[in-house]
Amino acid sequence: MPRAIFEGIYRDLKGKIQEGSYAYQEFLPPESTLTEEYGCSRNALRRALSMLADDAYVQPMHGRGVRVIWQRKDHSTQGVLEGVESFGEYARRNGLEPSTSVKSFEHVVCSAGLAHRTGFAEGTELLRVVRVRSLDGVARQVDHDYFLASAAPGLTAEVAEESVYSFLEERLGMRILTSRRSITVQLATDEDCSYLELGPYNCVAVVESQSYNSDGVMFEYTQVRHHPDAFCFNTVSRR
Amino acid sequence: MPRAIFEGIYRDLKGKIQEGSYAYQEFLPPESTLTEEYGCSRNALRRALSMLADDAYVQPMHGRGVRVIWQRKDHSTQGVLEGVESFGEYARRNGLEPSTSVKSFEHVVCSAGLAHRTGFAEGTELLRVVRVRSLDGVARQVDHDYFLASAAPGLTAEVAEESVYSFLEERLGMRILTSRRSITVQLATDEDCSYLELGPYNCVAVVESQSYNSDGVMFEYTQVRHHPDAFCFNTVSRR
DNA sequence: GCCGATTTGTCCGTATGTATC
DNA sequence: CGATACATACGGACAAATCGG
Repeated sequence: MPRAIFEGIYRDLKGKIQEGSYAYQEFLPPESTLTEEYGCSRNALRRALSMLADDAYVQPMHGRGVRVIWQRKDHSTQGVLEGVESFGEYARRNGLEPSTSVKSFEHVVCSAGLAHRTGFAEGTELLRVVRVRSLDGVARQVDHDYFLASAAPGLTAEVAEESVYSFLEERLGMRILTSRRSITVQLATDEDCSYLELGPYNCVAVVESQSYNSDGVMFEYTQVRHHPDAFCFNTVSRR
Repeated sequence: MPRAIFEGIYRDLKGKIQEGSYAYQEFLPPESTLTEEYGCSRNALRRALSMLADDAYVQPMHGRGVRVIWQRKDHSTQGVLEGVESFGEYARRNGLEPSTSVKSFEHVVCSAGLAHRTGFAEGTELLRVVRVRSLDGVARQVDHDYFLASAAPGLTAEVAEESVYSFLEERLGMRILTSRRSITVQLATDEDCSYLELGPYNCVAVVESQSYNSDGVMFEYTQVRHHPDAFCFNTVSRR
């Protein structure tokens, strides 16, 4: 486990905040003290603090100190999307049993309209996959995935039934590093209604995302249509 | 304008990418070249690059180079929420005429239920404001704001009719630095329907946010209920 | 109001590690 | 293997904001 120093400090401080060693609204010890405690350089420590600030765990104040702004029960942490996370990882984190049903699996060539929607270049060979994903047997979302065919050799419907991400990462050694997302609300289509038990809702939450692998190549465009009851997206903004 | 070196480089590079000096999928010059061009240290340059990576403008690749992954017409930039942005800033950026109608303005004391929902401490004095916000005369969203009364002295219904943020920032010298958000989809309430012309939709996009000022004090909890047609939230994830 | 101590913010130069070519 | 390029880490310096006497 080759872990960077700043990452170790980051995790340690994060844990201490979560367990209450540093309480909500309290100030962390000054940088000078922490660098001594961790026996590291100021740069390494400051990088860890900066990551905690990105997570909205702390807020540094010029000339004053670093205040903890994380609080437990920050709304329940269940049923929440975070960062770049696959469906399976999400299920595991919430203690639910995931299952997937592949509804469609085909090769397509990227049309002009599709190019505009997805960001793939026109004429590119793509793999189109439609899947319904359930947790504990209840259908929660419909995935419409487009994979760059050249980047996913050996991807089959059987694989898609399991986890595409673990296939890409473990089999092909690909890493997903960056993902651009947009969230909208749309009227449910007949297809949505046939797959999801929408109950009183006539809308779904739609997350479109473009994902880039470690080569800086966009290899996936996904539109995920979520059941409103099974959708909560958390994020932090700073300026 | 006291601007940090890394920020100047960040803006310069960002502009060059947007105007096409560095094209999509192209590699930036290596760090060594860029530090020479900008006459700065490697640290300053790397910080700028790191910010561009956070914006999904570039993707650094170990041992290879830094590739541009931003592309123009990354879906239209209209009608899009970004970062910590007020309604007025958003309207101006999209060339629309904002207007606001205050529906309610009252002092309340934070109850146990409200404390759990908002994250304010029970018993805190709050200012509750309900506003309907329109663009070019069309109602787009209903805001339910709770402000920490002690942090917003002099806030009146008349001020709320204009911009609360510019009041807080310009009058009180407060800065909003960090904001935690969650996005969900909920059934429209009778109130939603009475304010927004929802048409075929029976749902709204709900953005809840907790905002912290420069003192690290949570001074605002907001629940904004958006018309589905007027809602698009963009974000970037990395891991 | 001033001054000095404390604390965070920015910046630099350098060294070493590691992945890619 | 060597050259290139990004990643991590250290130590030192000065600036800027805050606070207390």
